[in-house]
Amino acid sequence: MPRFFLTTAIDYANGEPHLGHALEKIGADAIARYHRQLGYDVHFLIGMDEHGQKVAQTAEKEGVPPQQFVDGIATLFQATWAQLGVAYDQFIRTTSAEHKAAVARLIEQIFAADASLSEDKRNFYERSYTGLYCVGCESFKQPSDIVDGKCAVHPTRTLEEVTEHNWFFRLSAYTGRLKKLFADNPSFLEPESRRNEILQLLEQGLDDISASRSRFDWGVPFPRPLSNGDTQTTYVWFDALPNYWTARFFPGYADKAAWPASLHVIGKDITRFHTVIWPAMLMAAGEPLPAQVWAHGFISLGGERFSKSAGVKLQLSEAIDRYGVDSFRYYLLRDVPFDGDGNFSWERFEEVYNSDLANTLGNLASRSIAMIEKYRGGVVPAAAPDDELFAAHRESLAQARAAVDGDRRHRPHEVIGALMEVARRTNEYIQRTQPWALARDPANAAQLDTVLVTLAMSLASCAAWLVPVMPAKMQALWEQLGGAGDASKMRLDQPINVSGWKATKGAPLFPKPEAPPASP
RNA sequence: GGCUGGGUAGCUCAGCUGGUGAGAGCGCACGACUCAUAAUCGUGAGGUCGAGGGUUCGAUCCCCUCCCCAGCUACCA
Repeated sequence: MPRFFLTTAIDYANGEPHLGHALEKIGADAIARYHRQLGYDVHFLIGMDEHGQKVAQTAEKEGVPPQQFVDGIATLFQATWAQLGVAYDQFIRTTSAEHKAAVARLIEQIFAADASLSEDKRNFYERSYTGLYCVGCESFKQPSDIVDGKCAVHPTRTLEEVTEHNWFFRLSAYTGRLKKLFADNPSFLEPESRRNEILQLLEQGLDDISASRSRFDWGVPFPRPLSNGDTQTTYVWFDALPNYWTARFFPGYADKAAWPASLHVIGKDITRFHTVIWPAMLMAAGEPLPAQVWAHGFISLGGERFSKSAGVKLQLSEAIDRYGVDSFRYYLLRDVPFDGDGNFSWERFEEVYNSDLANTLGNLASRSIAMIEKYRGGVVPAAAPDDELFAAHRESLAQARAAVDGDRRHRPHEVIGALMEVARRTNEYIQRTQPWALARDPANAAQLDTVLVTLAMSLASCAAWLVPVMPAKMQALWEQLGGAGDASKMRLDQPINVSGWKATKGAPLFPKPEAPPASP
């Protein structure tokens, strides 16, 4: 069984989970579920990035020790993932003892490789960095952040020239190897638009990056002291990024999280870290690279860019309560292309819910099962389905398959699009064959059998193919059709035989609300 | 400023290396049907394919200029 080890970015433990976090995790969750149903041995890793100066500061503001603070945030995130049906296999936290030990191990591995290199080639070296430091921000400022010689955020303060002595990582030495990586393996970074940006960056050449910091201590102690004897704190690159690699050092995960990963799902804002710094680190350590990095887009809210400064205007719980978790998952996955950006609005949510879920799919299930009950006592006839319709269905399902692990892979929105085609085509088929008319004359029994089995099979396909998107709702559909066991256990690359199933019409899958909820 | 990708029906978008009448879904209007969650099915509306030039027998798709939008332009993560 082929392995599929996918990861998401670990979320920074500096605030509550919001819509942006949800989009990434739900998308990755769907990708994981689709691969499980195509026979992959899936390991799905997510987690939290819990170190760093900001976390320490926020904890201090709240008046609690940093560990206690991040424990609370982690609980909050995990509760959210449970609520959203994000079925991860492993949840990693960078404050775990196992992670911290493994980070030190990775760094030592690079030092070990350095031992055989001449001094000017070594990956890690000490260097003094001089920059303009804003006391107000407690951080160094880049030229782009400086207005009239002052920090843009604290224009009344004077920037201080501060020198810091750190461990540095010789990222610049990897420019050529990274260019070769992108040239030899174009699918290493997708979608293509993101790859272009990184290629441009590589053309400019890379600067070395700092690997340790002296100004905060909430993190992993850098395993080797500086020549002056000081021990510094491992900087974010070498603490957060390695989580994908350190996951296998947790008890019970040695095989499941075996390196390398198949896919890193990340947001487009951190593409550079995952496709330049991270591969270079792995090269330095002599480790294999992940097979692929996928940089998804962002979701805006009411046309505005989602950001902390604008405030979390949408409570995830509110979005879930309106139409249920499954509908929320469907809306996000269907309306935000995973290779681009999207926008959240209640108007749009309602449109999609009514049109796709209630009218097209929900009503198709409702009318089909009602007819199977009415005309055949609920038993799906043992007949062959309509050839022509299924030839068309097979084309749609081939497109869906391609959007999972073919040339359109990692695009759940295209899987959904293909399945809605199946549902629409089936509604059209009902209109064309008019089973209610066939039922009036017993001479048409065979023809009616064909129609009814065709409907049941079409719906079974919808259930099996959409259960990764809507786990509970599609299981309910599966059960109404009379399917045994879990729809999520069905292989997507194998036909479903529905003959003899006992269908029972239950409550509407996607009821329309009495009155449309008011829009903000 | 530089680089990249875009600007196609009210909305969201398809349109491969240029060629019969420019498409889909949603929304809208009208019609049909009754199995169904007043759902479904059919038909239609006729959009200067961002603006202006150019190449060509012929361009939404090629070239030039301009306008507008988004992203990237590295140590907050």
